[in-house]
Amino acid sequence: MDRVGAGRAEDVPDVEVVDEETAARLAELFSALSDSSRVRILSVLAQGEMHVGALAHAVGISESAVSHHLRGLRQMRLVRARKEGRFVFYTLDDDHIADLFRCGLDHVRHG
Amino acid sequence: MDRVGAGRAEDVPDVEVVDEETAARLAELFSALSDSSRVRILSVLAQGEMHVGALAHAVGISESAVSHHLRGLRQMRLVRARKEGRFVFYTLDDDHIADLFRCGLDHVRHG
DNA sequence: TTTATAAATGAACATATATTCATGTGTTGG
DNA sequence: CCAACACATGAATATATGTTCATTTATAAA
Repeated sequence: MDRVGAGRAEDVPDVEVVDEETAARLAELFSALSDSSRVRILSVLAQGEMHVGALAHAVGISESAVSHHLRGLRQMRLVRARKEGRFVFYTLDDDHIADLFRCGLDHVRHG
Repeated sequence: MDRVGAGRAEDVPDVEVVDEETAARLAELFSALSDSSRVRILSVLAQGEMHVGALAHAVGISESAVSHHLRGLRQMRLVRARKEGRFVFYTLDDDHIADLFRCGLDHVRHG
């Protein structure tokens, strides 16, 4: 956290702000969850691994679109790929992701 | 949740997917947290209420930019405004927001 | 009433992002 | 080997989004 002083007046208190880099990484993380197709992809993967074609069918978008999304999710280490024959199965990279997902879901449903 | 059957083969299992509307609202919620300026604004507000000018100074962007961001955050009911004289103080709308924030922060720091 | 300050708003621009389409790569089965 | 399939990738396009600048409204002070 950065300590940001005002240097102006007492009505502007010093406050802890997450530093730019952390903020950027947090924003990136949330950004990965900021698309309804990706939300749906992750909601499916929260139940277990699934290959790309099946994901496309479950979510209702093209395999190409799914593949593009998975690329981003892979780079953010939110999902992991496992190759089996000509299929590629995807899983949530760790349970923490599902937690974050559920946390948001709670807020949307109640709250 | 919608139940999506394959109608194609046994390698495409039926799976629960969050419905489009819920997915869209979840995506919107995460979208509100998908910008580093907004992340920093919320990280400040997690410590208590603050007026727009002070937020601008703490986060390091213009008051106009802050105001635009707050507009969005208000509409999503993530923050609440309280007018006092010519100042407008903002607060996180409920503690749930801070939880979600912390949840992401954990994932960024460890994970 | 004037002047200055705090914030909100709208327009404009620049950048980011999601989807589609075409194509490429690797794998399986005939 | 060849054809079909599963997936990845790149280019292109359409749309969304963040910031800046100019303007407007509201409040306080002089």
